[in-house]
Amino acid sequence: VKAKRQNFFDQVYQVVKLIPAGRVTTYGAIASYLGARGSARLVGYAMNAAHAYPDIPAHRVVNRVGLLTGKPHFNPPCEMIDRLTKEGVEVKNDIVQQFEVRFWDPAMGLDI
DNA sequence: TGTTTGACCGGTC
DNA sequence: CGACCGGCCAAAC
Repeated sequence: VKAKRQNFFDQVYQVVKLIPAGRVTTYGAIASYLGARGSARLVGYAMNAAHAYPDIPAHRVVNRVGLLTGKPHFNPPCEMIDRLTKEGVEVKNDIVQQFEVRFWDPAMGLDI
């Protein structure tokens, strides 16, 4: 808790790792879950650095509208869509379809 | 040490 | 409904 700032990136990574396959969450939701509401940008910033960690499913993190804002940051940009599609998440025009259904709130845990 | 920048969000118009 | 504006906080320069 005290070293929250130091571990902020790790905190984000931990949450992202918890995202179930076939589900997506938002930067804001993660930030809010970490008690840093309004600091969604930091989550995105953390994700940018997350490239060094292969175990982090960054493709399951999108913005609030379900838009794949992080797409250009992927190795081949299509990698993000590819992975999501393989997990059963329908993506069209860089936007997650049925986003409300696919959305997974960290605070909600492993709900259906 | 101060400034700039970002894989964003919420409220307003 | 879509477009716009201000704010948020850490890292990089």
